[in-house]
Amino acid sequence: MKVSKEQSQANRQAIVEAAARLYRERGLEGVGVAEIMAAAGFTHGGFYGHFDSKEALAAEACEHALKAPLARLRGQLESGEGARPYFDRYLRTEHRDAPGLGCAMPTLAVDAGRASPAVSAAITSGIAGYLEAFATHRPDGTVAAAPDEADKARAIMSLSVLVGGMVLARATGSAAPALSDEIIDVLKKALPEYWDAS
Amino acid sequence: MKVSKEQSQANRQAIVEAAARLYRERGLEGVGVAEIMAAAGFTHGGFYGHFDSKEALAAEACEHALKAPLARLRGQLESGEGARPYFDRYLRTEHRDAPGLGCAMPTLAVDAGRASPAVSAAITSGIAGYLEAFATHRPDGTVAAAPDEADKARAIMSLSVLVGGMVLARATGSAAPALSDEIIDVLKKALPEYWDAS
DNA sequence: TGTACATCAGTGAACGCGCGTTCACTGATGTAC
DNA sequence: TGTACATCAGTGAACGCGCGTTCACTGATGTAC
Repeated sequence: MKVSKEQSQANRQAIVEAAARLYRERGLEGVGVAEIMAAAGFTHGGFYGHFDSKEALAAEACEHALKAPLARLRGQLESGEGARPYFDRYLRTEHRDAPGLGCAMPTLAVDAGRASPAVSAAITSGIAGYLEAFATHRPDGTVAAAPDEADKARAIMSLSVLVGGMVLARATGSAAPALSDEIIDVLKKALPEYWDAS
Repeated sequence: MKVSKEQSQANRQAIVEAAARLYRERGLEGVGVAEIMAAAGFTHGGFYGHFDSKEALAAEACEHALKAPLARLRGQLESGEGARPYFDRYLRTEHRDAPGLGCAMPTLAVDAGRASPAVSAAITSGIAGYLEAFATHRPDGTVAAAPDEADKARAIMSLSVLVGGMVLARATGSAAPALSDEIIDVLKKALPEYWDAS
């Protein structure tokens, strides 16, 4: 059952994308190779034709899960829309309820400290990218090539709120849905206010 | 090798405490029953004399890991010291580097959404407790029996910053230690400023 | 262009291994007399 | 109070099971002539 080279590359990409989704839903340790392959439409045996190990896929999947959303944020900031539309899209119950399609940081950042150096580096690079994007684009719309202390503080505070808020909203989602909704709603108002005031 | 009833109760407590430490270090899925028992000084076979299942211990360990620190925060707030000493103690590199002895939320909150209802309930209850403690004790030292919108927003923002900041600092700790230190240092200044201003 | 053959992407059974859990056993504790 | 016995906390071997990984095999692809 050989397939064409282009098809094989597309299959490989499908595996990475399935892994990126499942890892965001259940964490790096909560998903097995067989399940990832099945989600991509294959049997588990072919896995090692594409990747050296589960760790190698994990690193690539983390990179994939962080890269595209970061590029979107950058594009949005550079087009002058500012950070507020990003905050609004982030702090939604739909985002909370679909971790597989959303930001990788609230699920994968906790795994980063315990994972392989390659995984850790991929996630760290994503975090650094987000901080840099927020720090260089001020609330007034100007671009700070060299962010000052206040720019950095604003960026770190805001990213912490996004990630921490999503972690808390997801943690309370099943046992206290009203509290979870409140966390999302309150931050949706309070974070932009902080962003503009700082 | 029977032991006295008091000793058995103490042994049980030692297992809960070892589990609470290991779970905070490596997450609920990263630690096995045998390792917890060994850390408490026992062999794995005796585990089921104390607990119905691994899940049952996990719920108790999560409760244990969240209860004592929350009680300390409450005591501190009620004695009139305010939240700032708590922020200062939280936002330290020592706390980042010793997750087993620190706050459970940055490690266990992510697991809460995927764990059993009992675990989820324990963690949710801890989060609700922290939010309530912060919301009822205003920056000016007064106590708000019925927190208003601003009180709730301040509490949710601040807990999100603590949890999110610690998650980001730990995630970047090994691959970008300078960035990790910067996250801690910046938040140590910026969070109290936000707290007092809001 | 057509044919014969080598390549190799994907299959599915099989492998060690570690996990959560069970269980017969041990021997100190606690109790009945 | 002292003794004989029942209890039961902890031990360590054993159990299924699922995991990451390997491998012989299949058959469509791609290539040599």
